[in-house]
Amino acid sequence: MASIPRKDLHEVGLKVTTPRLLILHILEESSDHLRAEEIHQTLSERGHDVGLATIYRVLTQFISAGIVNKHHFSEDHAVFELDRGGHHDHLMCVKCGDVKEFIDEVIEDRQNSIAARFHYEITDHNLYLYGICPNCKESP
Amino acid sequence: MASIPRKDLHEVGLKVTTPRLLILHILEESSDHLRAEEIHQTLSERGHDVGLATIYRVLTQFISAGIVNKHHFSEDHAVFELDRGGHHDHLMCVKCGDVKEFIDEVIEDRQNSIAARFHYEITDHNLYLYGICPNCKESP
DNA sequence: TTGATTGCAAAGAATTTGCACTGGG
DNA sequence: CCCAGTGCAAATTCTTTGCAATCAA
Repeated sequence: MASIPRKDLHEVGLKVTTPRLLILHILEESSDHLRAEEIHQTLSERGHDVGLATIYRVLTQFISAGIVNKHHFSEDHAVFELDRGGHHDHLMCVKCGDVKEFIDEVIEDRQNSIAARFHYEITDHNLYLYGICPNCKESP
Repeated sequence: MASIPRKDLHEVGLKVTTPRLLILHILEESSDHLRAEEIHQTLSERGHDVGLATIYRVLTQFISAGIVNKHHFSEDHAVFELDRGGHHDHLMCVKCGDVKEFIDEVIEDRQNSIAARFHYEITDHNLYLYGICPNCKESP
């Protein structure tokens, strides 16, 4: 489980620019799933005025390059996370927004056999579990 | 596998109005997952001009009443289906949009044990499998 | 140099909301 | 009769695009 060395921008075929480095850095230092707007705001607070449109464009490029993943936990906005190598699914608290990541081989296997049963070739999948975390159970 | 008797609007505490009956009827006769816009268009074609806003409002009420479910297969729009009783997950073709429904007890169980491991109380979950259906594999 | 990249503002698309009118019970 | 329900158009929210200016290689 060594931490995956950060692929740098050259490697993935992207010209190294300030906005790209800044956005990549924010993703690297955060363990959270960030919204485009949050990245924009964090950069602003640090005095880096990167246009929101650029953030969306760069994130899209990062996804194409395979270094970032996009999720839709909530239905009204997407969140982004650095792809640190391991696939995982998500369990999140509907009250406080806390997110846990997990991977379950049994589930992965079943998914494949279901796809096989329908003669589908799986390209991707999303498993989102929504619930109430232990903290929120106590303080409603 | 008897078809679940349609809950009528009275039962769920909604006043019986023409738009509601029309929308419910479209959902009942379709085995597909429909977009608000599709329902709107189908009604128009049949000479029933129900406002799109009304369709959204009514669908939201149906969801609250528990007779309709909403999904986000694609990231840019929601789809709706009548709740015919049985929970199920979805497998869909990224090329032609075909959707298969399935239920897997093993996966359901694993989900619960994962939630338990994190001391979460599950409220909901979504499992979407994306792939290429047998038809689309042949004709690319 | 020079095409790729940005910023800004305007455009889009799905969904929601404000408000006067209408219809079900 | 009377308020919930509806239609329409305007408003919202997230995201994308057009275009001139700017920057990395």
